[in-house]
Amino acid sequence: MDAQLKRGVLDVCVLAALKNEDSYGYKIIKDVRPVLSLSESTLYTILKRLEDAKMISVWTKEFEGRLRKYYHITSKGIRRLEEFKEEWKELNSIYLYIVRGSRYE
Amino acid sequence: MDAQLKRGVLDVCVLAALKNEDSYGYKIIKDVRPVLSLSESTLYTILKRLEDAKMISVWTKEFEGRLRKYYHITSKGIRRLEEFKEEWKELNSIYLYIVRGSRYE
DNA sequence: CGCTATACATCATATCACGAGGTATATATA
DNA sequence: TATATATACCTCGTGATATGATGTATAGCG
Repeated sequence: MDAQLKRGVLDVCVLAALKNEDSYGYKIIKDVRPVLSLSESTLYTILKRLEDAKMISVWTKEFEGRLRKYYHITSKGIRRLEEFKEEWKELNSIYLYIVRGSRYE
Repeated sequence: MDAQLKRGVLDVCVLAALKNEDSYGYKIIKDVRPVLSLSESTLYTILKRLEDAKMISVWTKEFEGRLRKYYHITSKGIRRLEEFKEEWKELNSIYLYIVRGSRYE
């Protein structure tokens, strides 16, 4: 898939992966990958960005001797998902413009 | 509209604007703007990029004393538009993932 | 002991949208 | 006449960002 096209949906995909339950980096990657490929470095960059934007919050838990960082979607994150649905409508009209050509076909 | 989401469609929108007839910078902006806002600097950057990628070709014509650069979509550009239609299908399944949440809702 | 999976993180690089700024001409307006 | 606006092109610096490469550390398996 085109790299540029991915940019707009990557963040939202990660938020979507947290919609139903808290999760951690390694698991998020596995969940999202069947839908959209992403590398580890990308995922952790996104998680950092979403945390800075307060769309997710973090809590740490020890699991089998290792620390695991669990991510939780905040109300702001939920709002972002709602926003995306609106943007999708816009995207659809752009798509129509693209397939139809600039004017009458 | 989200800046990242735009990235994937901007190039394709410009190609779409050239689908039916050759056009020039100033006119392309006016044609595309009702669908998707873009600045002049962005447009000329895109035109340069598409030209480098041989998706469009350029010819110059004098018009009312001034030079105008007309852009023509190449077969490679047409192919890019077709490709985009395929990518759109992928995008749709990503959208479904996002609105449904990671698993059963 | 070596390998793989799990789990996290950082850095350098390349790509890119955009605002700010620049050049120049034609036409409308004050 | 002066000035503003529309047309038409272009460049540069900046900030955002996806990704590969790389590093650290533990658990479990053969």
